[in-house]
Amino acid sequence: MANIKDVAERAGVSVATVSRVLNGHSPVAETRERVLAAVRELGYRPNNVARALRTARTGALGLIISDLTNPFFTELADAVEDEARSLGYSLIIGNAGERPEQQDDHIRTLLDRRIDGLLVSSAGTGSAMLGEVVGSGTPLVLLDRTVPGIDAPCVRADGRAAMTDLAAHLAALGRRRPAIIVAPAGTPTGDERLDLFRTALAAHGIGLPDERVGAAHDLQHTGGRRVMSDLLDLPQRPDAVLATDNLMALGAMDELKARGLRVPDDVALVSYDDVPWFAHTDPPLTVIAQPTRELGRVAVHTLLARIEGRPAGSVLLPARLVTRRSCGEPPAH
Amino acid sequence: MANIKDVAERAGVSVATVSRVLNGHSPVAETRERVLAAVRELGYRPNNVARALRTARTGALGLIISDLTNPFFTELADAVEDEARSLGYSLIIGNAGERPEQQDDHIRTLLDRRIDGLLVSSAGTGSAMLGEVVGSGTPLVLLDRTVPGIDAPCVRADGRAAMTDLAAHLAALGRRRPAIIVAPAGTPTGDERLDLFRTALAAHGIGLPDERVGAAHDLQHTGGRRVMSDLLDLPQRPDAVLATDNLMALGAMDELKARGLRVPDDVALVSYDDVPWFAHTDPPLTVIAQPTRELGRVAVHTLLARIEGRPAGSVLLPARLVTRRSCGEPPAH
DNA sequence: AGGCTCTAGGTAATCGATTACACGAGCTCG
DNA sequence: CGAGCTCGTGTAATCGATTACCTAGAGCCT
Repeated sequence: MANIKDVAERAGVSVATVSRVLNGHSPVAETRERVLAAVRELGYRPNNVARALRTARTGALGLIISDLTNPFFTELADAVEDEARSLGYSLIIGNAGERPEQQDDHIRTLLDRRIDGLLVSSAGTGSAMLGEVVGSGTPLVLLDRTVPGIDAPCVRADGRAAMTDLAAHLAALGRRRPAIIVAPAGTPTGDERLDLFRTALAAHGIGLPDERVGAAHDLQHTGGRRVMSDLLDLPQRPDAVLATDNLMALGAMDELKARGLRVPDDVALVSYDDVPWFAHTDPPLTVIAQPTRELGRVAVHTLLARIEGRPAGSVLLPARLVTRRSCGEPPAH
Repeated sequence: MANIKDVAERAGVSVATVSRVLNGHSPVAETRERVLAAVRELGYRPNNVARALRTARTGALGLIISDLTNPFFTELADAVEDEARSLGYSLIIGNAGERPEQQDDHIRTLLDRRIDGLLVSSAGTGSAMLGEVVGSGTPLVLLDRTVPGIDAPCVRADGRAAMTDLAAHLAALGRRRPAIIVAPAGTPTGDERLDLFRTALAAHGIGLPDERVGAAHDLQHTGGRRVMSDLLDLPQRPDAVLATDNLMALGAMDELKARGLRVPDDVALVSYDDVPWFAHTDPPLTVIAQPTRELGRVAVHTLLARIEGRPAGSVLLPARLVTRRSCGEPPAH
C-alpha cells in the first residue's frame, strides 16, 4: 500500500507538505492540487497506526458491554456506535458476557491499544482493572451500571418516576401482593430498583416483604424462571411481578405459561427494558422503558468531554412506564 | 505511562533486551528476572500502536455486520468475537444497519486502521469498497451473504436439507398453498432460499407460483408485515408461510394476529433463524435454524488461514429444521 | 537599496516498539 | 593454544506519520 513518501515523490514535494495538505494546515492552490492528484492516482490512505503513534490519539473508543446478546445492551451498543461514528471516532466493542475476568481481559487489550477513552457497563460488581483504568489516566465513563469505589461519571436511567407510576398503576388495578425479581444480590442496580419499587408501593400502603423479593442467580432466562417458580410456590402467590431485566422477564413468562397461569388474570407481569418484541408477546407487556439510545448518546458526549479535558459529571435520564396489557384493563385512550 | 525505555533504564539493560524478554526471544535467567521486576514495578504494558507500526500486524480483525440489532447477527457477532479473542485477536465491529454507504464508511476506517483481516456480512448487494478491500490485499472473508463479483471465500449455511425436510413436513400436514417472504429482490440470499423452497416443494407435487412469493422492501418487522398483508389479501389465502428472516417473521405474526387469524389453524408459519424467543411465542415457532455460532467460528478460522497465507475456500454448513408447533400437530416424541 | 515581515515548503526529530548486525566473553576442539 | 562457535546483549535502523524549526524568496516600507 502506498505511503506518504510515495505520494511526496510523485507530487515532487516533501512528506511534510503532503501531510500539511492532507490535514488542511497551511498549503496553497498549486502544490495542493499536485498532492491531491498524487493521492488520487496512488489510492493513498494515511496509515492510522503511524498517525496514532505520533499524535498519541487513536481516534478509537472502547465499549465494554456486560452481555451483548441481551437486546437492551445490543441497542445500547448500537446507539453508542452511531454516535461515536458521527463524531469521527470508531468503536471497539468488547462483550463481557457477564464474566468479570473476560471484562478485565478486554479492558487490558483496549488499554494496550491506547484507545482514547472507555465506556463500561460493568459485569458483576466491578473489577480490579477498572481501578487501573482510572490510574492509567484513560478517560472512563460508566454506563447503565455504577461501580462502587470507581471515581468516574456514570450515565444511567433514573427509575424513580416510572416506579411511582407503576405503583399507582398496580394499586389502581387492585394488586396487593407485588413481588420483584432482581439481579444477583449485591449489585447496585438490583438493590436500587428494589428500594425504588418498595418505596413507591409504600406510598399506596402496599408492602413488599422480603419473601416476595427474589434475587436471580444470573441475569438470564433461567435466572428469572427459577425465581418466578419460587415466588409461585409461596403460600400466598403474588398477584403482580416486576422483573427488573428483559431476559429474566422472558424466563418468568415461561414459568407462568408452564404452570398454566394467565397474564394478567392470575398474575400481572411487568418488565424492565422495552425491547421490541415485548409489544408482540401475548399479552403485550407493560414495561419500564429506559431511554436506551439517549443513554448511549449522552455517554459518548460525556466521554468526549472527559477526553477533551472539559468537566463532566454523572447523568441520570428518566425512565418511563409504558402501559400495555399485562397488568389488566387496557389503558383507556 | 511507562514505555520500554523506562523499563530498560530501571533494569539496567538496553531496550532490545527488554523487547526480547517480553517476546520470549533469547534472554536468560538473571537478566530476565531484572527486566520482569522492572516491568512489574512500573506497571509497564507494551504500546500496541508502536508494535503494530513496526511489525505491520495490528492483531485486530474487523467485522461488518449488516444489522446488529437483528438477533441472528448479534449471536453471529458474539460467536466471532469469542473465537477471535480466544485466538489472540481483538475484534472491531462495524454495524452497517443495512445501509451500504455506512458499510463503506466502516470498511474505509477499518482499512485505515490496518486491521489484519476483515469479515463482512454485507448489507445490500455489495459495494464498491469490497472491491477495494480485495485490491488492498487485506484478507477478506464473506459471512452469511455472498457478494457477486467479489473474489473471497464465503462462509454460510446450506439450507437444502432443511428445506427438503420442511417441504416434507408441510406436505405431511396437508398444506397445499405455501407462500414465502423473501429479502428485497436481487439479493442472492433471497433468490437462493426461494429456489430451494420451490424445488423442495416440487418434489411433493406442490407448486409455489409467483403470486405467493413476496419480496419485502426491507429485512425488518414492517417489511415482513406488509408482505404478509398482501399474501392474505390474495383471492386464495396461503395455508403456510415461510419467512426467510426472523424480523420479517415477527412482522408476519403481528399481521396474522391483527387480522384475528390463528397459527397454525388458519395459517402455518415458519421462520428462518432460531432466535431464542421463538421458543417462547404462542405457538412456539417451527424454524430453519442456522448453525450460527459455528458459522462465526469457521469464518474466523477461514480468515486466519488467509492471513497466514494458507489456502482456504468457501464453507457451507448445514442448516436444520426445528419442528415446533406453528405448522400444526406437535411432533411426536 | 536595505531591512522587515510573511509565507511556502524542506529537513530532521520524534512517537515506542522490533530486529538486523556487531561485538565480546566463554567454550570446544584440533 | 588459538581458530571458530555459541550466546547474550548493545547499537542503531526502521515502520509511517506529524510537527518544530529553519530557509529562501516575495512583497512592502522607508
